[in-house]
Amino acid sequence: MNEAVHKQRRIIFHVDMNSFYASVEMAYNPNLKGKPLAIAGNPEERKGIVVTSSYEARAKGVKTTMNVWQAKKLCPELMVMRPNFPRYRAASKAVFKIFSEYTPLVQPVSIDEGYMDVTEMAKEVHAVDLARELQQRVLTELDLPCSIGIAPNKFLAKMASDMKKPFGLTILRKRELPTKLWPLPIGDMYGVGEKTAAKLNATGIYTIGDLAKKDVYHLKQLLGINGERLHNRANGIDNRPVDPDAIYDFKSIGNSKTLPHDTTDDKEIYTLLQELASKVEQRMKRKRTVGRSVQLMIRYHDRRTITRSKKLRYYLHDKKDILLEANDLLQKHWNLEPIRLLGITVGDLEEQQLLAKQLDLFTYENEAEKEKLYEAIEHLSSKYGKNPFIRLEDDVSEGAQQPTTSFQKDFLDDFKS
DNA sequence: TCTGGGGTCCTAGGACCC
DNA sequence: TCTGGGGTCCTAGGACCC
Repeated sequence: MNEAVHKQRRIIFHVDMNSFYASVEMAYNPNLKGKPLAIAGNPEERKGIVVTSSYEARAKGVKTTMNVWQAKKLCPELMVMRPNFPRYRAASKAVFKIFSEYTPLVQPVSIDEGYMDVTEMAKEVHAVDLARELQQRVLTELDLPCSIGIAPNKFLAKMASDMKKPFGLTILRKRELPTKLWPLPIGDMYGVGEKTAAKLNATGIYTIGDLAKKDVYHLKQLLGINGERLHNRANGIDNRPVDPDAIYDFKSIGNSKTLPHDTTDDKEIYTLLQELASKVEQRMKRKRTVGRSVQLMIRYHDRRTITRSKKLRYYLHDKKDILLEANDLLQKHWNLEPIRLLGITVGDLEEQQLLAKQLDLFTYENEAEKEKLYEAIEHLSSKYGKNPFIRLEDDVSEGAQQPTTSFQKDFLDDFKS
């Protein structure tokens, strides 16, 4: 009667690279192995916080988000390196390439972790043997350690991979929940942060088991829809599929930067804004995407943070436009107090590919014509309340040479005239 | 002389429409 | 002559994760 009843049990892996950035540095320079190492930003620029540290450093109490000077106090022999993101991205790519040799059902969730659905494969090979093989290959081929959690769903696999580190392999079966999962403090549960933990503690919930046994009604009252979700997860229920395409569905692209010192200087602020707009443009170009909303984030000297956004009538990707809209938000909303950080995020993204097809209809020969085109777009946007760059479902057919909708015909006529 | 930077999802109120 | 109930969009902010 119920599809879920007949659905076969899944076997999900969660792979977690152990202290990834530090491990990558050690793979590049084996002299670093066995030493307390921290990857951190530049303290001169007020970004001196630990992003990752090696297990040797952790043993001395060094933790992520700790200040470099705090970390050094705990561990004077600590070696500190700046992050090298291109290096980490390359290593990450290599890791996921190995996984994808086994199944296409690989979902990277961040640079250093991902899920695999190995249900099909596990009919031929024992899942544990497979996990060991993956672990061993990543170690011998890339010199990187990882932990793997094996479970019937994503949540349990994630919790399992956390249970043994580094180089751990943990199986978490449904029937083992009472002994392996439920005794853990509620704050250790994925999806429960500081605030939620405090709320739950206040109602007498201290362990994941306490949460699992609490009635859903009260949890919903306390945490909204999240209460129900957490209750399900604590009871081992999580139907989210492993989605290899999830990584391609960007919702937003943003860049932010903390200034070397708080400032009220217009010039300095505008320079940073330009820098951010340019970075956002670059990243949007690489992803071949355009966006329809712009958000400005201002963090003041006392760390109070505001975000202000606007939905646009047109799609943008150009540095010029991003800067224009962000600056507009800044002028409207900055209260003139000293600024610590600025951020620009472009949201409501669409693939440029589909939009480009229509842009091809409206080619221009020179800058003057381009200006005219943009004017026409602006004009028509207000006239029709929608944007010519918008994806028109009936126009994605191959080789559409002519405008196919009345809207596009109008647009073209207006432009020519 | 604390607390970076990249994201996602959810909530809540007001506007507006039917 | 006073006002239901549902839905969507927009904006701002909060919580969480790596």
